[in-house]
Formats: sequence, C-alpha cells, structure tokens
Amino acid sequence: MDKSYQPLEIEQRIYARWEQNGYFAPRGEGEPYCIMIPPPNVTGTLHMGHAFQDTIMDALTRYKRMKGHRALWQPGMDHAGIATQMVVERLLNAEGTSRRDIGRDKFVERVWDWKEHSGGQIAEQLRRMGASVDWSRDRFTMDDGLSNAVAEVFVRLYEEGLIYRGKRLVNWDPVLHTALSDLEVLSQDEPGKLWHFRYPLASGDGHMVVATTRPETMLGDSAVAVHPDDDRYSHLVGQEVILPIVGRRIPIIADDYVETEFGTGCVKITPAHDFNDYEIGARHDLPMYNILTDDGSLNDEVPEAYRGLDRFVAREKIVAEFESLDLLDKIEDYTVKIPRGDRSHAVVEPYLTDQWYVKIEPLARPAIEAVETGRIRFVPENWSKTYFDWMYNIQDWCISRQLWWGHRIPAWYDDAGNVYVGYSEEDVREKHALGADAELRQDEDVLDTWFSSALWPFSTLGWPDDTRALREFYPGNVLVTGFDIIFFWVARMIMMGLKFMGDVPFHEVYIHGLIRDQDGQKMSKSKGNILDPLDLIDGVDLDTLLAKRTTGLMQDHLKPGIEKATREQFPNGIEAYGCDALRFTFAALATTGRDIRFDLGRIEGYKNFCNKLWNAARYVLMNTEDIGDGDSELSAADLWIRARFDETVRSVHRHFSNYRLDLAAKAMYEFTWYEFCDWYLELSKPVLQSDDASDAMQRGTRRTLIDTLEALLRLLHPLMPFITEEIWQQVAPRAGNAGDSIMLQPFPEVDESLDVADAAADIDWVRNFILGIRQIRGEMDISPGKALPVLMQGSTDLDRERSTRYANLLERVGRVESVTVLADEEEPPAAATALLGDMRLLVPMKGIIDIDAERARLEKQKDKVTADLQKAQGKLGNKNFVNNAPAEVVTKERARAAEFEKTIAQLDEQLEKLSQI
RNA sequence: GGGCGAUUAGCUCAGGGGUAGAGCGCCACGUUGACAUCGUGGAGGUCGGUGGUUCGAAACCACCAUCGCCCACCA
Repeated sequence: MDKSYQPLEIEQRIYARWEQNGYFAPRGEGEPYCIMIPPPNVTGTLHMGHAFQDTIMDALTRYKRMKGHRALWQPGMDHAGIATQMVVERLLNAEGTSRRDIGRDKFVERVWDWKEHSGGQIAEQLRRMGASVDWSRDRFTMDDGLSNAVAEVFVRLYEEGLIYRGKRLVNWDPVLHTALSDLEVLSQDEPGKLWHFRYPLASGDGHMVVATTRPETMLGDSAVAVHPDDDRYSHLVGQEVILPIVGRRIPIIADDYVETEFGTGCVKITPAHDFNDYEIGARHDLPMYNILTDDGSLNDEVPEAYRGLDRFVAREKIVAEFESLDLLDKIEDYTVKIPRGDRSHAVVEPYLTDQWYVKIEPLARPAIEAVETGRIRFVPENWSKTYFDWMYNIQDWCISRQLWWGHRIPAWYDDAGNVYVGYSEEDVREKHALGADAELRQDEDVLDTWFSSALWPFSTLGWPDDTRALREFYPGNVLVTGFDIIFFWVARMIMMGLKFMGDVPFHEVYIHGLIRDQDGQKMSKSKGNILDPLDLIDGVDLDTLLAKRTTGLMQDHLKPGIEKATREQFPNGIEAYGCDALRFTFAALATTGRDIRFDLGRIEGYKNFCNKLWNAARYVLMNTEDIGDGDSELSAADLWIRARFDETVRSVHRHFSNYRLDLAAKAMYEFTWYEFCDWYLELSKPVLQSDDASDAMQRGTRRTLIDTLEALLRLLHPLMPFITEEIWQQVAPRAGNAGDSIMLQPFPEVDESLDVADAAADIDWVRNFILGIRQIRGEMDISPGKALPVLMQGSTDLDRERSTRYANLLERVGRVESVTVLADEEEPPAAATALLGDMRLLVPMKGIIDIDAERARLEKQKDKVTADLQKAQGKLGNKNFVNNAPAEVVTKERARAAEFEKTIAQLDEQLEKLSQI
C-alpha cells in the first residue's frame, strides 16, 4: 500500500467494477427498501445541494442494503419544461436562429439532442459521487413509459371531473408567453410609486381620488369601489365616474374588500388584470376589459394612442396624460410587491386565458389526513406545519403551459370547438364515434413539469402496468429532499399517490438543509460562489475555477468582484480531497433541518481522516501477514476494543434510524481515531513487538486487529464507500471473509454475548495511568522520548497487580521506565504528581523537573478542584436540594464532593512536600 | 400581517433539567518501526437579554433583541 491515501486513482476503478457487476440492483429476499431520487433537471449539472442530497440517499441505501434489504435507489431525470426550453432557445439564439424560425418539431428534436448530451453529464457526476443507484432502471420523465402514465392520469382525472378547462385569470409570463402556477411566481419587494388619480364624478360634482401602483391598468377599469360602511362615500355609491382618457362611465360600488384606512379609501377595479378585482368584478357582475396582449403590450381595447405600447411605456404616458389633464393628485414613493416568473424573472401579469386546471380540494383532503394520522412523517417534524398551512389553503392547480417542451395535453378539438380527452387521437375518435372526416386538432399546450414529477414514485416502477417492481417498491420508505419543493413536489406526490395507488408514496420525508457558502450566502451563479462537487473531489487550479465562475454570467459587471473574491479565497485553487472526504463532510454537516455553511476546513479534516484510516490499515496489514492458526488468547485491550466497537455500532444504528448522519459520522470518527488508532493500535504494539507475549497472545491481538478493522470498514462503508472497499479487498481474506465486495457484506451487528467489564476497567486504568504521566511530561516540557521512573503511593492490591500485569503497556505506550511501589509511610523524593483514583503517581524530579513549575501546576489543579468542590458543597448545604432532588443525584453529588476533598488533600500533601525541598 | 428557525470557544457547529463539548484555528514540545495529512500537552466560553417554573435552567415557559427563511389580495 502507498504511504498515504490517493483517492483519485482508485475511485473510478472501483465504481466501474461495482457497476459492471450489477451490484446496485436490488438483490436477495430481504424486505424491500426503496428511495426515489428527486430527479435532477436534465439540463443542469449537479451542484453542491445535489451532492449533499445524493450522499444522504446513498448512505441510507448502502446501509439498508448491507442490512439485508432488497434495496432500490431509483435513478432518473426530469425534463424540466421551462428551464430546458430556455436553455435550448438560448443555444438557438447564439446560432442566430430561434424556436419560431425552426418550428415546433425541429425544436423538440433539438431539445432531445441536448438532453442526450446534458443528461449524460449528470449521470457521470452521480457515478463520481459513488451513487449506488440501479442504472438498469434509469428513467426520464419524457420517456414512453412515464409519458403513458401521464396520459393515463390526465384522462382518468378528466373523466372524474377533477381536471377541467376554464377561462380565468392566470399568472402570465409575457416573456415566455406562458401561464404559470402560483408557485412559480415569486413576489419581491421593489421600490415603486403610488400614483393618486382623480376620477371625475359623472354628476359633475367633483371627483374621487384612487391610488394605484399600476397606472396603465386604469384603461381596463370597470368600477370604483369603496367600503360599504365608509361614511365619506356612502352617498356616492350607485353613482358613476367618468374614466379619464377612456371616457367610459363606470359605477361606484361598495365592497367589503376595500380598506378604509388605506389611501383615500377608494379603489379602482380592473377585473381583467388583478386577482382581487377579478373577484370583486364577479361579485358585482362587472364587465371585464382585457387590455393586454400575450407579450404584455396594450391591445386594441384601449384608445388608439396607447395601442401596441409596452405596458411600462404606457404607464409613463398615462401618468403624463393625467398630469396634463390636471387629474394627477400626487405621487408617493412606495414599496411594491412585484410578482416575477421564477425562471424568466419577467414581471408577471394577471391575464385572462383558457387553461387546464386540476380541481385540487378532493385530492388534498386525503393527503392532509395521511400526514395528520402519521402515515407520513416529516423529519424534522416541524415541516409538517409548513405542509399543512399550504394544503389547507390550496388553490386549483393550473397545469397547462404554452411551451413546446413537455407532455402534450391529451385533448383534441373539433371544428365546433368541442373538446375530447383520450390517450390518442385514435382513442378519441373511437370513444366518441368521430368519423374520419371529422377534423381534429390536438391542444397545443403541454403540462406543467410538476405534473409528471408528481407521478414519479409509481410511474418509474411501471405504473399503470401492475409490475413486480411496483408491488415490491411502492410505497417507498423515505423521500429525501429540500424544503423548497415541499409544495411543488412532495405534496403533489402524496396527492397523486393516494389517488392512483391508494397508498402514500413514502412513509417518511427527510427534509435537509440548504448548502451555503462559507459566509452563509446561498450559492448561485450570479454571486459567483458556486462550488462544483467534482472540483472538491478532483481538485481544480485557480484559472479553471475563475473561468467556471465568470463565464456565462448574465451580468458582466459582476465579473471583477467575483474574480477578486475567488482569488482571495482560493489563491491556489482547490486541492483534491477525494469523494469519500466530501461525502463524510456532507454527512457530518447533515444536522437536523438547518442550513449548512460549507467550510473547506471540514473537508480538509476529513481528508486527513481518510489518510488516518489508510495508515491504520497499513499497520494492521503489516502485522497480520501471518497470523497462524493455533489457539489465540485475547488480552484486556483486545476485549476492550471489541466492546468499544460494539458500542459504536449500537449508536450508529440508532443514528441511522433517526436520520442523524452527523451523529453517525461523529461516532465513527471518534471510534476510529480516538479509540482504535490512538489507543488500541498503540496497545497492540507492545504485544506484537515484544518477546514476552506468548504466541497465543499475539495471535489474539492479530486477530483482533484484523477483525476489528474489517468490521470497522463495513461500518464506515455507507459514508465512505471507496476507501473502505479498497482496503477491505486486502483485509477481508485475512479476516476469513471471502466476499466479492464490501458493499454486499452485512452491516456490523452488536455482539451481545461479550462480557468485558473487567477488561474495560483494566484498560481504563492503564489509559488513566498513561494520561497522568503524559500530562506531567507535557506540562513539564519533558521530551516525549525520555522514559520516566514512576512511584506509586497509596496503591491498592489491585493497583499493584495491574501495574505488574500491564507493565509492558505502561513502559511502551506510556514511556515509563519503571514502576516502583512506595509504602504509605515512606517518604517520597521530590516529584511531580498525577492522581489515579486514590493513588498518587510520582515522577521523581531529580534533575528533570522545575520545582516552581510543578508547584504552579499543582496549584492550578487545586484551584480547579476547589471551585468544583465549593459548587458541590453549596448544593449539599442547600436543604431544598437534599430534600427534593432524586436520591441518586444527591448520592452522586456527595460522592463527587468526597472525591474532590480527597484530591485536594493529596494535592496539599504534595505541595507541602515541595515546599520542604 | 401570520408562521418557522437560529443565537453555545476566534471560526464552523453538536449537545441538552444536576461535571460546558467536537472539528478547525491558536500556543508549547516532539521525527517513537501505520500516519508530520502525524503524536503529546495546553490556553480559550457569565451557552443573545430579561423575567418565570424548579431544590437546581445554558437546556423548559413567557417576553424582548438581532439575524435568516417561508406564506399572505391593502389598491
């Protein structure tokens, strides 16, 4: 083995072997376990969030697979309608052409080409992350099977009356020319204005003042509303105003919606361009004036001077005209919530169009119940509240999009405008007995991407066919995802799963945090702070990193700032940490629910951890080349490490079942480094490197070394698949294990039969002995290489017995030259002291130790213990404590106080001795 | 306007009614035959504030402050 761990060389080789051997497919007869990957957007590349999420899912899958489950981690990708269409349109634009130039069929072909290219990249990245997904089951939301499922669901919902078509106000994106669902619209505060306009009363007796943030919509006004109880205006209700510029007479109406406190208490009503006004218009039967075109310009409904103007240009002109008419009351600065499309960032307009909707309430009810009754559990629990809040107020879902890339809506129209829904044109003709001469035209629109994603938990398993996979793996066990798509995706999967499978799609929803940069900023291209997970694995030089962060920026002026920040943070680029270090870092950071600052210090530390493990394995292999097959005898250290390992296994099981990968990682790390490496390997050296130990004893230690390492590798495997496999291939045969791959081995289980109480107590004694001596050595600046004589004063029989039995360990590991028993009454020489139970360990100071330094050291210890003692005595002196606290707490406190007193007495005695010198 | 979360060592974060923890960083010593990507020792915190519950609060409760996120139709 190399002297240090070199991840890059081994990772890809190992993954290829796993994949070629089909190890990722479900196997065995165990209970099925299934996780569905949240399908990444096919146009994207994996970012840190994916890598984090994939690490969690892979760790869970590997863990369950090793526990004997038929484990399936279902892979696949999402066609991501709008996002993908935008990417390909941009490509076309760069070529000097456009989607409209080449036409729908050619365009869709281009998107498929792009999908092949881009999707392959993501699959490659997943492989580099070590993802043990079953590639043989790979799915794409637009492939034939999933498209069938989409059509099936659409037709069934339509036939049940749960999908309908209607003309309503929708969120319209004037740049993308499509409707959006409420979720795809993000409202943000932006500085704006509040314009106050005077609308003259038709009676000629003055005017009303209305305020608006969107002046151009006045062209579509059909009323002015006031609150019914507003005395200022009640005499005007029923009268009319003359709409300026347009000249239309519109009524003054009364409606509860109006807030008397806000502005003047008069609201202009534009039913065709505002969601609230739409409702009011419906209540009062007002006419609707649609004044916009698809791209957000004014249409022919408005006075000629305004036709064809973009709405924002028209806005300026309207204000100017009001001013010239002396009808502009005032302009106030005002912060406005601006709704923007989440993809295009264009200002979205409420716009009257025909769209398809899912009637959601009947689907939502059982979905709410599934969480209320605990059939689905959110982890952490508080996310269920977010879920409920949305589900209780859920609105019908607009599912049609005016795009070209996506599942075409399975609806056909005849010349008379009748609509027929079916699986295909033939199906429709047959079902409705339409003759061949009847002209049918399919709906031009496609479905919201999330419509197909909602079916993912069963469409990927073959639904609507009754497949074996579907029977085995539905419902899945856990969904691992971010909080940002609880509404978009999680809720909709639950609704569709219950509707079409009659069961929940998964029993647990593990919501993880968001990966942020080291300053807590969200990672994004425009901030220039993105990290590519592969760059952390493979390393990257500064120039490449700079290029990655600055090319393709939407806003060129950000470039210098990004360059500067990147140069400062990564003056030498990023070193290669390897996949296992990255995965372990993600796991260690995966605390409940909170966002994660990705700190390079952590991954650096876990890379070192890999190296530590590597070298521990080197040591073990070096010492187990020839174990021999005679009897073996286990030493106290051997028993102790086996017991410590069991304890670690126990806690790792617990942490996996609670989705606390951070705690699992911590338990693994601490055992490996602080117990196995720091102590056990050191304690094994005296046995293996001394002639005193019997062959049986040596065999016992060699077996323990190899057995513990082999089991430890299995324990670590779900988090660090590559390094554990690489080492295991060499270790397993010596441990008597003939398996092909560590990933197919059983996960370690606790050996309940082990009774090691005595051995554990002995080893604790040895460790404390050595720690005491090390402390003296460290604080007295005695060279680690110098062996020290030690005197034991106040020792018990057991102390003396142990000092003999473990003399070898004390000498070799503790660098103790000799251990001498000193009778209680015997006068010790000047010495430095360490306390071990009731016994004092003395290191004679002759020529070694600075007396003043030793006195200071003891005083410091005494201060600390005295403070502890005072605290304990304070408690014990409090009657309330003694009377009310549980007896065992009081007893414990008494014992503590007694211990402190004894320690202080010993320290005093030692200080006294020093002063006599 | 409603809801959720955070506030613990210089930094990043665990923990949790009875003894305040880890990693990184820092200081000192050190090449001992797995590992200097290392070893050994050490310094460093009134656990955001105020009040309450309790024998006991950093932890539970209330309020407040600061920061963050989500939802919502005051034009």
